[in-house]
Amino acid sequence: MRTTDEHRTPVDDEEAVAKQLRLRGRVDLVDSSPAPGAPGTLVAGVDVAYDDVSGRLAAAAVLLDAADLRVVHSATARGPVPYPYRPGLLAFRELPAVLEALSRLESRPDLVVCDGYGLAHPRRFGLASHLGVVTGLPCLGVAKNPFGFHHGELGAARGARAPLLDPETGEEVGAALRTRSGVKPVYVSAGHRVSADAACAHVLSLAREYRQPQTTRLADRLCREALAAPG
DNA sequence: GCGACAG
DNA sequence: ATCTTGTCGC
Repeated sequence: MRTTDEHRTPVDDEEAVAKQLRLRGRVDLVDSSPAPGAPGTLVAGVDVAYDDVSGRLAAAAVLLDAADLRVVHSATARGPVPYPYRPGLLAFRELPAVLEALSRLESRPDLVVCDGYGLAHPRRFGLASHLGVVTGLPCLGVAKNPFGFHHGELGAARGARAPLLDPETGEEVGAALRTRSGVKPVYVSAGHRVSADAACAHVLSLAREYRQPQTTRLADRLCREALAAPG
């Protein structure tokens, strides 16, 4: 059926790329995300851990109050690794379990923070964009490496940023953002319903004492625990 | 052919 | 992603 087809894991890279090209038309780049740090706003962090030996993975979704960064609720999901790792196709590997974990949360988040890219992607449709389109939720991406993208020097102070550029086209796809003074920046990009500026503001609000947003740190810890847990 | 491109 | 202690420095 049509719906089953939409959510089926692609059989090969060609089909995966075609699916990205089809879905990317649904990305909303107009910001409708909540005000960063607003009390009562629920921000979800999602992450996935892998066990290459068993071929299984675990996803975690952690729900935080945006004002105090305290955990409101969390959920996990486990399953077989559905797709091999290919640069540019990460979403097909992580999305099924992430969606399952998100669906197990007691409340629908107002914003989702992903590990990886959104607009900063070869086809401008990274994990954060894909998750946003599928769920309809405001979504942004935070990555630890710039990979193929380039950026100029940025100041050493927390909050400093520089445009992240596609070296092929010169297109601005996100920002290198310093979340801790003197520490390597993180690489932020818009996913869905979140602008680049808002994405940076959200990340700064979520990363107050560590380089990574608290959403990412907690989700990372939880999915590792879920992967290691028996059963 | 080589380098390399989230996790 | 993951294998992984101690060590340097604020």
